[in-house]
Amino acid sequence: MPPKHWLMKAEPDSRIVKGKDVKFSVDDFQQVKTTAWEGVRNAEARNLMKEMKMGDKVLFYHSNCKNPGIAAVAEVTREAYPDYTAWDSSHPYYDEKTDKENPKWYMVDVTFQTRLPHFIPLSLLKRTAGSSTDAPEEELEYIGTQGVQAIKTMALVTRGRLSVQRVEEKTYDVLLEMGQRGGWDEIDTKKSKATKTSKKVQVKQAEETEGERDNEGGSTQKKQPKPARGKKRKAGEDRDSDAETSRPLRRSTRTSRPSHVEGG
DNA sequence: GCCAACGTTGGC
DNA sequence: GCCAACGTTGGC
Repeated sequence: MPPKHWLMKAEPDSRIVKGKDVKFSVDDFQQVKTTAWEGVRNAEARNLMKEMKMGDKVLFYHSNCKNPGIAAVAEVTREAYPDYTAWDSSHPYYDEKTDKENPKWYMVDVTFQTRLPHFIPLSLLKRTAGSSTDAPEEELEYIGTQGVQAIKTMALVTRGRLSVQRVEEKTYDVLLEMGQRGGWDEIDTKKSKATKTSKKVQVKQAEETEGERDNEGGSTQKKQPKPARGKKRKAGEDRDSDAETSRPLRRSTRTSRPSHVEGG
């Protein structure tokens, strides 16, 4: 079966939970390469992780930050297994109601693949999804009406709080193309539109600066990995039993879920 | 199993 | 920092 597609959220900005920073930005991810997506404490998000298979594609999203959006592409490299952080009382995502004999929370390992040359801001997706027609804005002409329709169905815009979401293949393809081609002026996704210079110039400018701005999500630092809430994150220190994967501290839970909930 | 109170997510 | 949306808890 063909790979499925997903979107997973991490927090690129520092946030201390139980004394540990749960930050995990795209820079952190790129550095550690593979991370266990721990800390998801929402049943629906967990159930989705249990459906993930090796090789499935993952869009890495920056949440709870100044410029939320899609920053990179990753791949599932280990299928669901118990999230040990749930029973580690010192961990930010400890869940006293769980135990090893009967794991409640699961995680997958995800491996960084590539950054999107053009960070895709949530503001752009929302603006596109909010359009009353299916005609893309000029800068996004290349996605066509189908592209607009695909974006309109995204869980990211229809139900913001889910930290792990399924992404339709068509939507995934559209997002990858956007990440590849860009064409929008970042500035105008957040503020009013900048004067537009010829489109070519704009594109060019975007390309020139985008490298730096893409990180805006907040990842300016590059050292420790921590995930955002709800996302994943973790820190590699805690354990090395698994040695092959370094883990940042990821996850948080916010997006994922409160610490002990399960819903879903 | 309903639902009100409460807590969290996460954009702005 | 605010607060809307929405998920969870827990009484009944």
